[in-house]
Amino acid sequence: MTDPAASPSSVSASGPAEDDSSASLVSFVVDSIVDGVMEGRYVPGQRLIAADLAEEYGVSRAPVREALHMLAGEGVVELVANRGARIRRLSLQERIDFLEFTEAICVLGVRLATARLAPGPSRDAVVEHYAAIEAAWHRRHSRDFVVALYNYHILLNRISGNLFLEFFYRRPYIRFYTLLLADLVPGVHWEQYIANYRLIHATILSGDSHTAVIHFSSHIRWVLRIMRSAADGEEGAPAARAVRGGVDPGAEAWLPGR
Amino acid sequence: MTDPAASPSSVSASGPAEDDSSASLVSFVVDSIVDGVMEGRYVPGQRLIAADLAEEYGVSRAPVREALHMLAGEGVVELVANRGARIRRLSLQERIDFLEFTEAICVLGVRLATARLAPGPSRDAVVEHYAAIEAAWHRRHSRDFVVALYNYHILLNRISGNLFLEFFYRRPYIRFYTLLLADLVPGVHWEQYIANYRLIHATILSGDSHTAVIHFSSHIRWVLRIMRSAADGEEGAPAARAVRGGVDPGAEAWLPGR
DNA sequence: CCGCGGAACTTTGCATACAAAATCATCGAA
DNA sequence: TTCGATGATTTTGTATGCAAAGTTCCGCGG
Repeated sequence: MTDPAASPSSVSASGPAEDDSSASLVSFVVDSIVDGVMEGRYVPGQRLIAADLAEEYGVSRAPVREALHMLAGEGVVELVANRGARIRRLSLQERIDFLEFTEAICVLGVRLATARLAPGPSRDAVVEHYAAIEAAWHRRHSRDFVVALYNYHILLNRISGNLFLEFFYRRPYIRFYTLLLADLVPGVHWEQYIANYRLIHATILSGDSHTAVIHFSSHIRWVLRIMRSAADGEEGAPAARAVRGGVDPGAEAWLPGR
Repeated sequence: MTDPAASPSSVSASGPAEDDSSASLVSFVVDSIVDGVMEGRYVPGQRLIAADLAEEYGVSRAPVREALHMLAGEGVVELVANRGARIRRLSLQERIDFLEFTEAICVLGVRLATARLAPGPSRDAVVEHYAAIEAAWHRRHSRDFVVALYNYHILLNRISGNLFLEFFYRRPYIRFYTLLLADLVPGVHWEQYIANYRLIHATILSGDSHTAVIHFSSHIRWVLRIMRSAADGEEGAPAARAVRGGVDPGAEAWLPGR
């Protein structure tokens, strides 16, 4: 509550390890990989070879392996015995289910935050973060828009006062999966999308937590309907644009590298 | 959906690595530590020394360190640079917030599962798992009762059909934190507790998802009220029985080992 | 043309070694 | 006694080595 929020930008692709030598190499590698995933340098399904990462980051394989295990525990990376690590890949259904899941989480955040929101720095931060969403809306096909939405909800979750809610929503795999959702919404009507959020935001500011929850819920369910119908259309096909990078050729199998 | 559920017991404290030599040592160590945590052999705040674990499990430090990092990514273990690993400790407030958080999750599971529940093996499994809760109720101060409740909800989450919900609810740290909740409920009226669950279960079987959610929600909020008033009573004191093991002396600080 | 060995190469998993950092124990001064 | 410094010991963090498992590639028979 003392620190309402960092400014509404979150990208932090820092350099090597030159400046901050206090943190361990493991966390440096973890951060680098997470950044790489968030920036799209690593795409779902991509194989991560310990020796290559070690060379790239100028460390030995030991901290790289530890970082990969940490990310595997996080759910960002998939680890198979004797076959190493890959960026975790979510099926179309899993992504839709993830949205349904986060609806439940964010509803809690919206409800608690709305009820607690008093005039003051927190409220200013909400306004500011919402402005960032509107600003990013013109670049709504870049990940800036998703990031702005994410930051808005992170702020609400923080304001909610539920420690676990914020802890959970900050985790790298949540950011990662949230980003993946962006690949699923080619069919949405964007004017409607931002109009929904405008309404949600206004209701949050009004302090009516019950109505805010209703608006937020119906927004998410609207998106879910669109996604589900799109998914039915594609059936088992690989998830739309997710194939772009040349990896992620669908299917559950652990296909050979490269 | 093909595999309704394993039988309603979940303890699996397996032996060394004698029999199954295909899985990696890392996963063996991870499983061993998780089992140890679930059995109470490792208590929150306890320091985990890599060399000791290595010797105990008959492996070198490398896989132990990787396992610790994986568990840190999971959220079961806390890792501090140059100071190693400890079993994660949740403050009283964090535990209460965790229950509020899981309410949101389980409400989703209850809603979806109830709506989908048709006569057949799934329904039989629900009945069976509920019977396990009733059976464990007589040992309601042991962890068997918590385990039975957990298994019941895991089953609902599986039946829900939401892939992410089940994935999430299976994670070790969820099991661990759920277990920690047991330390918080000395004030509950147990007759009421089981009566609530009896009602919830009956409503789930009836197929009325709306009412099932309402019953489940009010049950959790009832528990939350009790916990919050107990927490207000204790104020900043260490969490009731959690001190038992001689570790967890409250406070946020990273106190020296042993 | 396609599938099928099998050798050469790559990559993983684990063990060990060693320096840096933290912890602990001892001792002396306030 | 309590506090703080100081050296011994423990523990961590990282690098490196090597065997086993996996992957790739190439040539052969169908």
